[in-house]
Amino acid sequence: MRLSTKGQYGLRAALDLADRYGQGPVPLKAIAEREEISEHYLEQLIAELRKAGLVISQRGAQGGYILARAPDKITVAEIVEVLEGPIAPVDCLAEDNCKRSPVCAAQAIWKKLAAAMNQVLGSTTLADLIAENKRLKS
Amino acid sequence: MRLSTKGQYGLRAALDLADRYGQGPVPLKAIAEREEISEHYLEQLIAELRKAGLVISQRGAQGGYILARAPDKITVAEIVEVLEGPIAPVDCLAEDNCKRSPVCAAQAIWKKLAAAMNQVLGSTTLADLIAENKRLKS
DNA sequence: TTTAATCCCAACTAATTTACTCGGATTTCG
DNA sequence: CGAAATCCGAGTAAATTAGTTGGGATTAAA
Repeated sequence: MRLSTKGQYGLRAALDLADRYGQGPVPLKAIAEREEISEHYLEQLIAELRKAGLVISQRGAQGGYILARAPDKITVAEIVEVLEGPIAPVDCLAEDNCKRSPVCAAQAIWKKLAAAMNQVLGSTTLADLIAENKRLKS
Repeated sequence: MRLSTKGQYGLRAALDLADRYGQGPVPLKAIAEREEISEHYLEQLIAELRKAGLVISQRGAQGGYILARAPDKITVAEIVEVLEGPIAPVDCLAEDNCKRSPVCAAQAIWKKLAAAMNQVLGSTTLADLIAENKRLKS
């Protein structure tokens, strides 16, 4: 019941960008160093975020990455879903083709769990986390 | 962000036992057939539940498995934790040794998520799910 | 007391996923 | 032009998943 490092690293990278939103493009190398993540690996993850329209890239010298929207307009759920797929504890909810569904007493709890997870992740923005972190450190 | 089949199968087996609580031992073969799960694989899972004290076994002919407590005294969280480990979306919460912890803005959301997941799974018993399923089918 | 039903246990394995690495091509600023 | 960046596809070692295989031990019932 764990997120893979893709989701974890991806969120940290997004938060790194959120922290620097409005200050021009942030090069991958800088993110990788601050977050202590393999640069090449992070490149693949951020590419997925770019393809999903959550970050924008600027190629060439002085280039880097920028969040596609303001940090208060991007939820954690969006980041996680791009990198980990739908936020659902079991496949049979996402797939919706489980033939045991009508007799499966377990299904109800997975639905409840999925709803709770989506509520938490969908109602928290990158800006929320940056603000909370700043508050804690002060 | 998915449970493995261990957690899913394990919960289904536990629910199968819950449905027959008070009717004597239920043989593994019967559970495996009803739930369409490999008998030998399920055997390994239920062995973990037994070692954790959640089910009791009766060996020999006419033997089988019985829930160690009444279905309304066993939560889904207990079953899942035995088979999948602590209910936490990232390791750094369970391990409590992440050196980035003081600067990690991501940590807050994982804590919130873990709390929500534990709340949902910890407040639902096997009896709750059996009852809800019966209600839906009627 | 035999026999059949059951659980118990350990080892093995194929497929998939994870978490990367490697090597280069392309773009853009100064 | 040259350095700083992103872009892209392929390769890979280790771990995990989801089982399978094969036998041994226990017990109720005939």
